[in-house]
Amino acid sequence: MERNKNLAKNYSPDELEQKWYQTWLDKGLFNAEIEHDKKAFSIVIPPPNVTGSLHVGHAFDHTFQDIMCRFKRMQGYSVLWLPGTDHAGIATQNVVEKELAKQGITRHDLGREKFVEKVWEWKNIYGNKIIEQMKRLGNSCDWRRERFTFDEGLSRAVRHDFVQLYKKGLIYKGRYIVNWCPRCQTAISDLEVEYKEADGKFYYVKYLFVDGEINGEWGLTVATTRPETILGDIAIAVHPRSEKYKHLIGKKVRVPLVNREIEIIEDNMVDPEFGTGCVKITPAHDPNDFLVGLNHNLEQIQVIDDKGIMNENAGKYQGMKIEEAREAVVKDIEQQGLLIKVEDIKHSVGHCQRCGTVVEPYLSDQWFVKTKPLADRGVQAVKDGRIKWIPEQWEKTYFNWMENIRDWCISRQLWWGHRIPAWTCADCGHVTVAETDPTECEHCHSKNIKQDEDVLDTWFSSALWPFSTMGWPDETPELKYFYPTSLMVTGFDIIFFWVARMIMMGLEFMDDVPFRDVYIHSLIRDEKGIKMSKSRGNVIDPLVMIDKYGADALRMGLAALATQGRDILLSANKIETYRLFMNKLWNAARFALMNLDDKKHFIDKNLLHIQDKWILTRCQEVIASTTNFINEYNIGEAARGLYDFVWGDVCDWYLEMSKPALKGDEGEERRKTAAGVLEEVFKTILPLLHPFIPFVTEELWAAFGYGEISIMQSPWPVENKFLRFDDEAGSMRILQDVIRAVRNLRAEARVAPSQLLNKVVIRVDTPKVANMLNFSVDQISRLCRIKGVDILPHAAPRPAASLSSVVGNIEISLPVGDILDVNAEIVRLSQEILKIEKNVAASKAKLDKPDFAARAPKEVVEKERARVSEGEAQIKRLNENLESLKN
RNA sequence: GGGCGGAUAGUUCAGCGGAAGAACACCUGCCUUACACGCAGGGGGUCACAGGUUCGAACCCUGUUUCGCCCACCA
Repeated sequence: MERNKNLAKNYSPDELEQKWYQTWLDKGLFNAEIEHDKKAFSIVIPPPNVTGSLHVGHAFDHTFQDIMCRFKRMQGYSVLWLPGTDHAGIATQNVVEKELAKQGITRHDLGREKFVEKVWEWKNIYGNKIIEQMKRLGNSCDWRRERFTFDEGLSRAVRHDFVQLYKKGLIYKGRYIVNWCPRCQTAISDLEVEYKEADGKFYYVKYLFVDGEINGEWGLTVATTRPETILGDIAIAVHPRSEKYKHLIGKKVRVPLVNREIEIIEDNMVDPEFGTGCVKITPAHDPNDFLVGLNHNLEQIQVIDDKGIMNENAGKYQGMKIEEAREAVVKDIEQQGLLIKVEDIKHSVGHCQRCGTVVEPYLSDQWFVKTKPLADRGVQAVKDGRIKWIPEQWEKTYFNWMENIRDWCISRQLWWGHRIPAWTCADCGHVTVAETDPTECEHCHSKNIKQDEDVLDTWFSSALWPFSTMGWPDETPELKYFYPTSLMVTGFDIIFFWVARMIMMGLEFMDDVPFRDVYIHSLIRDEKGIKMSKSRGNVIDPLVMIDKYGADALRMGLAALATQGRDILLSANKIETYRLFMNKLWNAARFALMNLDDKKHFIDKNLLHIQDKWILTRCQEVIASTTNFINEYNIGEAARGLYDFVWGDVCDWYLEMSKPALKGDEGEERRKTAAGVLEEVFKTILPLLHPFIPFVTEELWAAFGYGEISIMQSPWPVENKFLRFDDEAGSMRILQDVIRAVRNLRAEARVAPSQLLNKVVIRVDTPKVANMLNFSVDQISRLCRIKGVDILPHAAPRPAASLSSVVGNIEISLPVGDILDVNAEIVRLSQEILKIEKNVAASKAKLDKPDFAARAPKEVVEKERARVSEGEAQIKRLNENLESLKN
């Protein structure tokens, strides 16, 4: 066995991370194989958009998944982590268009085919960049199976899916009001609209009655925020039971400016309390009005075109932008004396998620998915427990959306994406929808057919990701073995966009859920809690972090910060903490290696000292808790627990206490056994840490001489009850308390740390503890810098002129002669006495309450009693201390 | 208008029924042969407010205040 005893003094991640990743790849350790004697564990990665590079939110997401994958792999599962990227239709098209704009070119200059080629070029550059970033992070993905939502296989899946849904009547085409982005020149789905509060104006406009005065009124007043759409008004609606307007139903009014005569109709959609209680109906430019229009069979007059410009139906306003037209219309109405008043209001205005432009309700031919039947099954699957949400609270959000779901507009007037597989016949008008490109109309066999120009919403292909990536629609062995996937890890921002739709499509096409568990993590924000974005310049680039601190430090930091529920506020500072941890671990290992022989060490149980038994016990406890935490997806607790264990227990206590034995001060046999324990400790913590910090653990694993098999392939530690010594572990805690108390006494009494104290007297009342402390006298003197320690029975007299401190039933006394600043100590003691008196009084009051003794559990009452007696003893002792000092 | 989450040390956050924790920051000392990327010790909190349940509440319930997020057709 070769131990590497020449580790560098300081840990540096650079070369070792590169080296090990390449080794893992070369050995094919990430490859997922179908092994029927093993249980399968699978995750499909949420495919990042190929718009740019990964941000730290991805790093977090991926770290989580990688921890789960490495954990399960070590536990003996056959693990598939399937990587890939998303073509991200509108987003990618926009970034490429922006690039072109820098050269003064639009996509129209290039034409569809050339433009799509350009986007592919972009994809090849950035897609690869993203994959490289994932590798730097240490993602243990099976790269042989990398997929792209727009690759050949997935495109076939999309077509198959579309055709099946169409045949089932779940996809339809129709002329509806959709959200239209005048800048992107495409329809977008409801989810892609972001509403923001904005200042607006409420214009009260009078529509005159055609037949003159009615009940003393010459017209009725309608309130609108969008006066330019008056030009497309086709009716006025009032509530059917409105007292105020009932008598007007059926009467006619004249639309201002255009003088069209329109009817006053009744509709339940009108809220009689809002505005003036009546609504102008513009079916072509408002989604509500559109529905009212359908119910009443009204004409749809479009006055605004797809670029947000007034069209030929707008008369003299033709050619104006919406805002210009609004101003002009208001001015003209005012001139005609029909503008009653203008009010300032706040209302929410929809903006395009991708470019921020105000979206217009726009009437056009679009394709839709009828989502209701799909959503019903999706709801059921969660109610049945076939899918578990973690944290559970998201279930509610999911139900709420699914139960109120509206049809999904899936067509986009873009060039980058899956073209809709529908061909319209110029002769008979029939639409042929087919998986393979048809050559003729399936109805009249005319060759005069033309494919729909539109492409599909990018989420349409993402929805199939869990199975399309495994070869669907073919029945592949992968699907059989790895589907449903075990876990989906993603942020709450795409629950509707993606998670819900995967569930719907998975149930529809695979007749099974796409994943068993869905873990929704918090979003990473900057240190001020603001969402990171390029435009704000507050993004933390994972690559920069990795360059600076190493991938392991970044991963450990992200893992440790992971808590359910809250946003994660990240700063470089926080990652630095974990960079220090890497160095600590590194040096602890370096120390261990300096003390290990070049052969496996065995533990002689008869030679174990208290600290050895304690650390071995702690190892078993940490194995259990870490395993449980990861199983519950609580990687934050798992990471923090390991951090504390390694730094606090192993380094601060165990390594310090094992030094004499390792030096050989306690004899050769003791040395060997202490080395054995040390080896056992590292054999435990390195694998436990591996999912979190794969690189450094692999490097150290090799340095310890275990490199024949990768730490990735080493089994996940399991509790060994033969290495548990609960009794001694308890004693060790007492010993720690004693040592801390002595150190504390020294420091409080201003004894210089360099000063070697002559003697400390420890009085104990149980022989067992006395025995234990006697055994550890050398440790105590070494760790507290004292020449000698006397362990005496409690009955022995307290040394004269000494300060003392108490831990449980142990009293520790320090000769007063060594104290430097007597006055300071007197003040401190007086304050402490007051504090303890207060606590004792509180405990006594508690005990005096009759209910407490009667109802509280025995051990709680006992504890309270002990507090009182201990407190009283302490006060007595401190008073003695005071006296000692004053003399 | 509905729904969700947060309010704990100077800061960022754990804890979620039995006497308040960590990391940074701060103060006192230490280069003690793994680590100064470190060690030892310390100060610092009416756990937002008000009620209630309980022998006992940071934790459970009810309000209030406040910050943030999501959903919804406020014409």
